[in-house]
Amino acid sequence: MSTIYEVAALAGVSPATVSRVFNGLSVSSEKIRLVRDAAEVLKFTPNRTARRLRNQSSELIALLIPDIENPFFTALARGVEDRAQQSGYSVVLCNTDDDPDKETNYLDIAVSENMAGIILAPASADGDLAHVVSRGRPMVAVDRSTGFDIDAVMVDNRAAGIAATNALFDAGYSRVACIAGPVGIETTEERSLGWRQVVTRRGNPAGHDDYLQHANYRVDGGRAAMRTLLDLPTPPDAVVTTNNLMGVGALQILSEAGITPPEFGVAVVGDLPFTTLLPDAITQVHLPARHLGTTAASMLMERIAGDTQPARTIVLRASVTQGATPVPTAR
Amino acid sequence: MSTIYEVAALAGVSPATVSRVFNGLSVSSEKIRLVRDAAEVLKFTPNRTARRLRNQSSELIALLIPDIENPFFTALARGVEDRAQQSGYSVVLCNTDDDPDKETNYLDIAVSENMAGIILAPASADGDLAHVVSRGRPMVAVDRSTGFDIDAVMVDNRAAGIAATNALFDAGYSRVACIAGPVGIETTEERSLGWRQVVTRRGNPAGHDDYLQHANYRVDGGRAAMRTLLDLPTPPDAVVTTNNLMGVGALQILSEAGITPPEFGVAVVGDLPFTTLLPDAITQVHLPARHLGTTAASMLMERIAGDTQPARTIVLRASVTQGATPVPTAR
DNA sequence: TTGAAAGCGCTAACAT
DNA sequence: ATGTTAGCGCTTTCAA
Repeated sequence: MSTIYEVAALAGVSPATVSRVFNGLSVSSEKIRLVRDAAEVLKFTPNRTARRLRNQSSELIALLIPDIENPFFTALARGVEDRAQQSGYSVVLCNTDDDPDKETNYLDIAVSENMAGIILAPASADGDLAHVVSRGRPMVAVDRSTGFDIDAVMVDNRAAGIAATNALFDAGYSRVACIAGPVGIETTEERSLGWRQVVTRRGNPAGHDDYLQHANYRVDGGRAAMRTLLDLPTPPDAVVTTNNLMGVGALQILSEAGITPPEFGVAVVGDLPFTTLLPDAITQVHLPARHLGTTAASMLMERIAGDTQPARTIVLRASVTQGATPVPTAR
Repeated sequence: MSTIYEVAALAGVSPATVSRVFNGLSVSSEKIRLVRDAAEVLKFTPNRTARRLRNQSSELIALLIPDIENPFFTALARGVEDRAQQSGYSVVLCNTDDDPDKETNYLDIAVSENMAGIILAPASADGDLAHVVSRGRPMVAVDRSTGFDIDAVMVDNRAAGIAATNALFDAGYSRVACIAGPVGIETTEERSLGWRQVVTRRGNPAGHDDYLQHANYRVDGGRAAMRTLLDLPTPPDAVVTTNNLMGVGALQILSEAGITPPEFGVAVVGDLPFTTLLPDAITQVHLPARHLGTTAASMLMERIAGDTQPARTIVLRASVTQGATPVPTAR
């Protein structure tokens, strides 16, 4: 672990010159060679920690996501990475596990590590961002919004919920349930609000509040909720799930019960990951996960570059709705 | 962005005392209160960069994985995280994208950022680890081995390939192909070697070198390879894929061709992620992804704690083979 | 163009 | 128990 001093000594120049060489400042080509050779011999790599302490910033951006095992977030991460690398920034990923404490911990780290910026997919609405914001670190929220006045990029969740639900009614289903995520999570609330809006207008039978199920955001949550729905006195004949993983869970339960769409209607907000056998009756409302990432990264890059315009929110449409949803046959 | 000096001034103590308070060293409760209050007022958080420059180390460990979109690696990451958090370490994830250059870049970062340790799922066999190793940073390899004398934790890939192939023959298939990953990647080589070993013994028809297909490690690779296999003059009646994602691709192509296992035998080394409709005829050789992660993290923690025993390699068995593979019916 | 020197914020001797 | 101070490795004025 050699330092610029050792390189300087070996090259017969001053530490400042070594620093200049490594930062591309003007140095006589004579000494450049000397320094490079010496650095080569000593296997010198500049110590980023020291550089950072000096510069108060690094070429690292932190990306905090709530669930690293959810393909939606990994796709988003890829987007962030692609964009960041273009600008010479490296991305470190932190998994907050939907836990506000872990989130706060990683935010602290990102700030006190002097990272160049932060992209945050917030675990909860009430994370402690004041801290970060007050320090003036560039930050952009993605997927879910925060109570703070910062840049954000999101999808039109309401519209996504509406599209999913409409697709089901259009296909001829009449008792459309909804498997939503945990209460209080914005994305889920909005999507299920979309569902409710359509259902109110197009008419589920009255008195079926139990058609709205809350579950955890993962596969097992979807499974539990779907089981509950099937056990209802008057089960629904179709379901909207407000994210991809719960969609997987719901489909698993249906499959285990010997029910295959379009016998039962299924629409999922999000993309079903790694599908092998997929009834083409399933509706998917594709979310632009990767695009969310690139957009957020672009915004962050602008801020890092010094852009000081007021905070913006960009809303991406969950535009692409796919899924040949034929009129149910076997009912 | 306040410093210990400001806190010290406000609290009427010395910077050293502030430092001591924040590091839990003995300080009179009187001054502890003073310092805490001052820190509160100033919203002081210790600057990790400075601390690190001073300590030459941090409580951060870097995990480098080749494909963040592959559930195998995200499961592994979860394992690492769980174990690391237990010891008070935070994990930052870096996606090398199977690109040696990116890998080297992130390794450089990890080292020059003075991270406490590194867990590396190597992109290629010939990454430039000399650098890291020579600096004496604790490092453990996971999933694939390196040419270097460092700790490693892996699965018994040969055995996994053998188990998958045997399962297919046992079920009554007789022309068993193999979709392997890129040439030169250890895990894939080993697994396909396992396949070859069984096939040689239990007897594919002679002259079918084309039953071994190399593909990229992802879904589209599996798709392409499966298509090629089906187009062969004498197509196989079963296939082993050497990872999870290629398995997904193969199943997609079969499904699109209207072929459903067990009409055609499929065994995948790895776990099919997020399956919705899964013919129970499929054999899966489950890889202990998460366990790989926890084990690697444990080893790393030991090294960080100062353990200096010679490098160890731990081999985990891909023990659990699942999959009721009935004798094919419709042939 | 080059060097000397200060200082980024913190911790750990050392001294009191 | 507490304060003083040197220094981690780097960059960047300021002079020369």
